[in-house]
Amino acid sequence: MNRMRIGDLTERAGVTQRTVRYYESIGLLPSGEREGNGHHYYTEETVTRLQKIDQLKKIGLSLEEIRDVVELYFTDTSGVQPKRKVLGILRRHLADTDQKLEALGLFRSDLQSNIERFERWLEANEGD
Amino acid sequence: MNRMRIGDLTERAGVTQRTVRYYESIGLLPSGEREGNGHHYYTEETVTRLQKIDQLKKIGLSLEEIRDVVELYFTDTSGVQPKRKVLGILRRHLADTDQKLEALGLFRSDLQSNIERFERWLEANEGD
DNA sequence: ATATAATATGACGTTAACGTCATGTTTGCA
DNA sequence: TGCAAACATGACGTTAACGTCATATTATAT
Repeated sequence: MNRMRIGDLTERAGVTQRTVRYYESIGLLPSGEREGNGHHYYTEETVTRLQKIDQLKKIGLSLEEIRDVVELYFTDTSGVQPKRKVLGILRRHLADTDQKLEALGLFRSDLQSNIERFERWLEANEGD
Repeated sequence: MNRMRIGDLTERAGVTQRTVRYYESIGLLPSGEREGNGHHYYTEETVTRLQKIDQLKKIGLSLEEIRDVVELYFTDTSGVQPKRKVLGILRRHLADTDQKLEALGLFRSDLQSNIERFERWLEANEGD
C-alpha cells in the first residue's frame, strides 16, 4: 500500500499521529506531500523510517542524535564533503556506543554476581 | 574527611547542591543528619553513593530504577522477604540489560559497516 | 444530502531531572 | 563584633518528547 494518509501510516508504524507531526515539526521526518486539500500523503518509506527511528530510540539515542544518523539509511549523501561529515558523526557514535557497551557489560556482571549472592543466601537459609 | 556539609559533599561528588536536595526529596539519598541548627551533615558513604548513582545514570537507568537497585550496595537487606523482592528486581534488570546489550551490539555493527562503506568510497574517489 | 469519520492546526498540559532566583538564617574569620 | 561566605527552603523556569483537548475543514458511507 503506497500513498497513504496519516491514519494508515500510524497504524502500520505503531506510533501516534501526534508523534508523526512532532517528528515533522523538528525535521526528523519529511512532511508528506500535500494535495490541493491540506492532507499529507505518505509512502512505505515513511513507515520503515518510523520503524528505524524507533529502533534507534530503544538504543538510547535522542531524537536529535537520531536525526544525525537516520538520513544515512534513506539518502544517497552524494558529494565528498557530506560523506566526510557523516563519517565523522558515525565515528563519534561508534565511540559512544563502545563506551555504553562497556558500562553496560560491567553493570551486567555486577547484577549477575549480586543475583548469585542472593540465590546462595536463600538456598542456604531455607529449603528452597 | 568524614562528617561534612553539603558544600564539601558536592565538590567531592561532582554534583550540585540542587541535585543532592532533589535526590533527598525523592528518597534516593537519605537526607543527612541535622544538628540543632538546620544544617545537614554527610559522610564518605554519601559521596560513594552519589558516585554509584552517577554510574548507573550513565548506563541509562532512570532515577526511579536506580532507587530500586542502589540500596543493594549500601544496606544489608536482612530477612527472606526483602531478599526475594530484591532478587526479582535484579533479574528484571538483568533481562533489560541483556536486551539493551543486544540492541547496542547490532547498532554497533551497523555503524561499523557503514563507516567502512564510507571509507572505501572516499579512498576510491580521491587520493586520500 | 447528510451524518459520521478522518485530518489539520493551535494551544495548553505532563513527566523527569534538575537550573535559577529570592529570601532568610548560620558559620567562620578578621 | 561585624560581615562575607555557606546553608536551608520555597517557588518558578527549562528541555525533551510527546499527550490531550478544542476547533475547523475534508472525506466517506448510507
